[in-house]
Amino acid sequence: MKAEQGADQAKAPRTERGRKTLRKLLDAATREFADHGFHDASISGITRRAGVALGSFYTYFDSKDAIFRALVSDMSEGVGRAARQALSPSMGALEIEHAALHAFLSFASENKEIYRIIDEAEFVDPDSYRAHYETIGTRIEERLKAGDDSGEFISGLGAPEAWAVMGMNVFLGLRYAIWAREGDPAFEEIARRANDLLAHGIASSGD
Amino acid sequence: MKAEQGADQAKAPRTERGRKTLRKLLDAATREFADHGFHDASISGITRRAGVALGSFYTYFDSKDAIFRALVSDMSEGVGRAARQALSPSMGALEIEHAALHAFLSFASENKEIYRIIDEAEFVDPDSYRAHYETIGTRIEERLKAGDDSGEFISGLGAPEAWAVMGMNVFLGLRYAIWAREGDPAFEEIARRANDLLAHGIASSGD
DNA sequence: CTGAAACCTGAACCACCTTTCAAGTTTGTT
DNA sequence: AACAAACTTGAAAGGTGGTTCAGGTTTCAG
Repeated sequence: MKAEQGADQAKAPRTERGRKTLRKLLDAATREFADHGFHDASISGITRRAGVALGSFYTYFDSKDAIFRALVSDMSEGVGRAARQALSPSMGALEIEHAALHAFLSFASENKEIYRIIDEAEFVDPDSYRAHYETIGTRIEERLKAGDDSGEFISGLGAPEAWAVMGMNVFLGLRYAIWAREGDPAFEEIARRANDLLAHGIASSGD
Repeated sequence: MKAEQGADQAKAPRTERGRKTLRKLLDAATREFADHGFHDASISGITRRAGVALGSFYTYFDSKDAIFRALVSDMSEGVGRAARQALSPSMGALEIEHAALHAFLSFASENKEIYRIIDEAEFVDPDSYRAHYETIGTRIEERLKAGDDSGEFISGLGAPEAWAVMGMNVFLGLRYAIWAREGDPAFEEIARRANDLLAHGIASSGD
């Protein structure tokens, strides 16, 4: 449903030419929103980048909000898809968390504009923003429960632990993927250290 | 420096009347930005709430951006102050992390508008936003190092662990303070569970 | 008391941007 | 080939809201 709203929108193209124009608009909007943010982005900026007339925009979208929502839906799904591909059922529960974070760091690093847009959804389209994190949180919670069932994790894990893990991942992504600096540890090391923290905590053993 | 920029701004008042008007504008702006977000907030909305004429705004601030920046500086400091007050040097290293998270949850819960404004700084005033989290991250890193020195934490902790802890805290705040729901666990329980995770991790002991 | 600086006022200016629309062009079907 | 539907075009309508400004009022030091 979200996917269809996102891609098909209210005004689906019916010819090949129309599909191409729609795609050009979506690509151009991604760049325009990434460069200027929602409010400083302009529809004329989008159509200029797309190489189409201003009026054509309204053939495919009802408003600036509508195309932004369409982008957020698309991207939120893209993140989920990337995560799923990095995981395999044969992995151990801890290994899955390691792979998920590593995949997230790589994805964020290569799609920085996606993160700016999803973050701005907090203000432009709060429902989508919340849905995005609720969905990811639920998925992590399911993984924690599975690790509990298999005996790899302690029991009693739930939503608070899932949100803690999600927060860890998001902030490591913000700092080491989006705000990456010279001399930062490699993603491999970041993921390993976060995984160690998740597995054994930081209290010294003789505690 | 930040404090003076934030409070004194470019155009400091020189009379008692002026100081009162400035304060009315800052308070009104907090409410206006919290209710509408930066872009849908209007200067006339701010002056209407403050009960002063539109033109008076420009006696104290050069632009809409300027008053927003002033607010972000003020609030970022407010968060730091609240955190500092909750901590005492006599606490153990783990206990400090517990108290910090608990204080953060309470503060966020009682100052939701502050969090909306600081989050929106990511787009309106990226430098302040980044400075806000870099500062907090550094403070957490110092606490982790202190726990290492005292033998309460394992050694080798650094910035990645600090950002992981910060992310945990921020997302638990988002979910359980800002987006609080009927039936959620109390802050006390959230803080305890996060502290357990931080201390011992989630791998089952026979791992 | 007095004058200069500080402060206040709100109408008007102005730049910008979303959205509409009527007229023209292309596409695909019969 | 012929026609209707789909699509494109860009000028202009219509709003909005940040910012300016000239003139009036209040404050306070001397």
